[in-house]
Amino acid sequence: MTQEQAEPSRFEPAIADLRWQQVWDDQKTFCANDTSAKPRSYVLEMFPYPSGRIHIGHVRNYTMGDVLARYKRMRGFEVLHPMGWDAFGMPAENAAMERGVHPGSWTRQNIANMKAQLKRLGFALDWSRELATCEPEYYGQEQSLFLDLYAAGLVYRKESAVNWDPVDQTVLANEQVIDGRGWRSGALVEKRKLSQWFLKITDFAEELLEGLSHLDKWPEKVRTMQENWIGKSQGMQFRFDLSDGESVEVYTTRPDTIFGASFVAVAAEHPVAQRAAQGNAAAQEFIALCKQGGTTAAELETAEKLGFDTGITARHPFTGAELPVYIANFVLIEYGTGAIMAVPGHDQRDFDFATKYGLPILRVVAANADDVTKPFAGEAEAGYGVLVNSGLLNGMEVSEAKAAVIERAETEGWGQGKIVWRLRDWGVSRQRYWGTPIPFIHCEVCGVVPVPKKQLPVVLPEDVDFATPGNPLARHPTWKHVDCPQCGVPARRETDTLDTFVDSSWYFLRFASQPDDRPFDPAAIRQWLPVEQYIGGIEHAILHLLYARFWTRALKRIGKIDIDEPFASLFTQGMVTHETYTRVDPANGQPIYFSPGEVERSSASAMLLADSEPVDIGRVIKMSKSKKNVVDPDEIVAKHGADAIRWFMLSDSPPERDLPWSEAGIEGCARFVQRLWRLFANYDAAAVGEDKALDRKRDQTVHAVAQDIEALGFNKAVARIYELTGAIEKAPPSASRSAAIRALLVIVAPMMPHLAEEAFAGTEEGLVADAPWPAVDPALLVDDEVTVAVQVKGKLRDTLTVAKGTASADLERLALASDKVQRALEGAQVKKVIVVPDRLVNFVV
RNA sequence: GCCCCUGUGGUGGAAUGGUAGACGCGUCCGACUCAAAAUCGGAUGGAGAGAUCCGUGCCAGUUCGAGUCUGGCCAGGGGCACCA
Repeated sequence: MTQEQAEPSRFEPAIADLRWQQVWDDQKTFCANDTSAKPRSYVLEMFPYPSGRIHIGHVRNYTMGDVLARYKRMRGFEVLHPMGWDAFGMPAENAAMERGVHPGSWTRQNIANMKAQLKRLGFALDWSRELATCEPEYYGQEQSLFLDLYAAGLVYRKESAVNWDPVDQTVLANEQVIDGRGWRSGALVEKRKLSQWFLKITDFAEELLEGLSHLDKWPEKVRTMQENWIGKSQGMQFRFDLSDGESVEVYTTRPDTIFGASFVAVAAEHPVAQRAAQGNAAAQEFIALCKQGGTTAAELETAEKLGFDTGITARHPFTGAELPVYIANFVLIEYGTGAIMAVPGHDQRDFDFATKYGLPILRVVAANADDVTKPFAGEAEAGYGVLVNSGLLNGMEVSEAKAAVIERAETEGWGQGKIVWRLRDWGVSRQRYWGTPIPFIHCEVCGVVPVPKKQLPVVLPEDVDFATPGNPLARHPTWKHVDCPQCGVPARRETDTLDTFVDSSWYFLRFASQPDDRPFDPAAIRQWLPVEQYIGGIEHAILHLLYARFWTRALKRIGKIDIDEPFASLFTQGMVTHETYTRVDPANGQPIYFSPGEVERSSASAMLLADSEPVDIGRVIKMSKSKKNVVDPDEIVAKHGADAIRWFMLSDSPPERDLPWSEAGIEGCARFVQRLWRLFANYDAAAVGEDKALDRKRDQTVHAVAQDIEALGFNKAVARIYELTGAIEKAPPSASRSAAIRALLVIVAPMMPHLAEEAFAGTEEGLVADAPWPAVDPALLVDDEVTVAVQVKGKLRDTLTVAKGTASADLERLALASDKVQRALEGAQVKKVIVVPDRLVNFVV
């Protein structure tokens, strides 16, 4: 560099970012072409709820998807990478109640703000397909699909118990009930029976479960969680005849242990219990006690097994023994038949109960057939073995005995094999305003009547009042009053709205195709779906991801689409975390939290800017407003530019793990942006000379970064880019060096698109976003020299640098010649030599 | 209670059963500068003057060779849960 040369320029993100974002917009660079002949790739991140601000977690999520989408474009795919808004939900109504703004205007303002934030980050999104679930163009089509599912028998109404807040006059989700009280009103929540709309997800239990085994590009963890949630259990349902002349059906997964049954237990809500309680004050008291019991994990942990002997007995189907029938607090009315046969020897709960009430504990399964009288070691034995003390079952294996009992029960007509699911049908009714109106009309003459499709969408009224509690739709003076579409008499609209999870169960279809007159065009769905890569948070492992799978299968069953699964590959990214800064409040001993902006952090300590006194540095935890450990993406972008924050999101931590945010880290990223800028300025198209080692490094990096991006191993791709950068900086000018700079610029483009465009524009025509991924020479991917480890007894003693492919015998000879090896051998006799060509030589003595 | 994941320097993390700690951050030393910032060069697991020795949560095992595979513990995180 000569003295006359100008100061090296800085990359100015404040200017360059906006310039290139404008160019991409103007040229519609990232608009997906439905008629393209290229192979398709649909990259999708879970769409956000428009809370008002983009969170740093969103930035991480969308950056990952963006790198993949941009990379796929460079690889010659027609990429669909859309964005929209999961825009219905409670927070909008809360804002309406607290601040008097309309949920619609609040939501739309939030969308505008967040869209601007996303644009500022330079995401390669097809904004022409933007959708918001709160707009009639979207939810009207959802109503249409809901009617189709109704026509197919997959939607029904039934009475169901719900959490009812008597003050706010609304149904609450389970998550909104805290210690038995409404989270807003603080009122004691009541169980109320209401007519609710349900979707028949249980019809799909078997295929939703079976389908998991084909989702080999989904995290094991998510598949397991869904499997547990669906909860298939195989067993037998059978009948006990009772001493009062009635009978009771029980369900068991261990019919093999039937000879070990020493009592029968029913739930407090079970008809047998109700019968026993008639005119029996003690029984009534016990039932009331059972209903009081909480259902939190902690309460269940400590809850004692309690029972009430009804005096009724049940006749054992094999032995004819009369077993006592108890009302028991540990039997659930919702599962199975709400009644069980209790086998204390082989079920821990039954064991605890039998111990407390002095009931027989019988052994019917043992490790081997001789252990007939082996005592129990203070707990039930739930494991497998051989049947004993079980009449005709003696000597059978558990599985064999299960089959034998079921066969006998079916032959004799007192029971049958049965599969029971944990999965319940999906209740979708919400007594809320800000959701999709359920398109039905209640007519006194005709009953429940679907809204005719040509009257869709059923649009939410704008003039609603949030001043008083309850559902504004139900209170609205005119909205619900309509004539019955069938008979014409005055009737009433359904005033419940759909659970917002319905909105997110099919949005990925609407992105692929959004005609005005139908939910989607099946031909377009066929082209784009399934989503090739779906990325989002693990918190949706069950609800959203299960519902979306269900809708896809339901829509297939009614002939709307022809795919089974919506998301071919799923990736769940980790959270962004940050340390916390606290001081103990002397008044009450509670911690006071400070935000990163209020604190000056040095390498070992932190102090509060306000008083220059130290603060405690706490654990690195998920960013949350209450802990004040949040950083605002806008501030970061304003200070360091979009590329720096994108780079940070990709660096260091593997994407599935938590990413600790640090001020030093983002500054390092900003420095690297400038370092690349200076390096790109070195590009000299006229340079001559070959640098074989750098050519190798270049192609190896291009190849490895491609593989890393495809595997979403962004942290590894980042590390390789650092390595190549270092190698180029150290290399003297040559044609190879210029070629390497050019390749580096192109492969970094998906991650730092603004910097890359700015540098690319200085040397070439067109956009780097449209440039193809650099080709590699396969011959350059393999090194011609390798370093071979030399070990003695498995311990490293020396290394050899040899030509790749050096013969084993030569390697052995070279290794043996090493001083270090000779010293380590100390003249001992070599018994064996392990030679792995191009890798190592190991002398075993 | 059951199921799953994770455990590697000061720190985030690399490592098809084959040279543990790539790469980043931080720290230290140096260059440039009147000075600072920026930038550049070097060092950086521990012990030792060195040769070397010890090191991937702990204990065993398999193997010529284990961060990686197997068994058993410990710790942290997550999911499910009186599911019969």
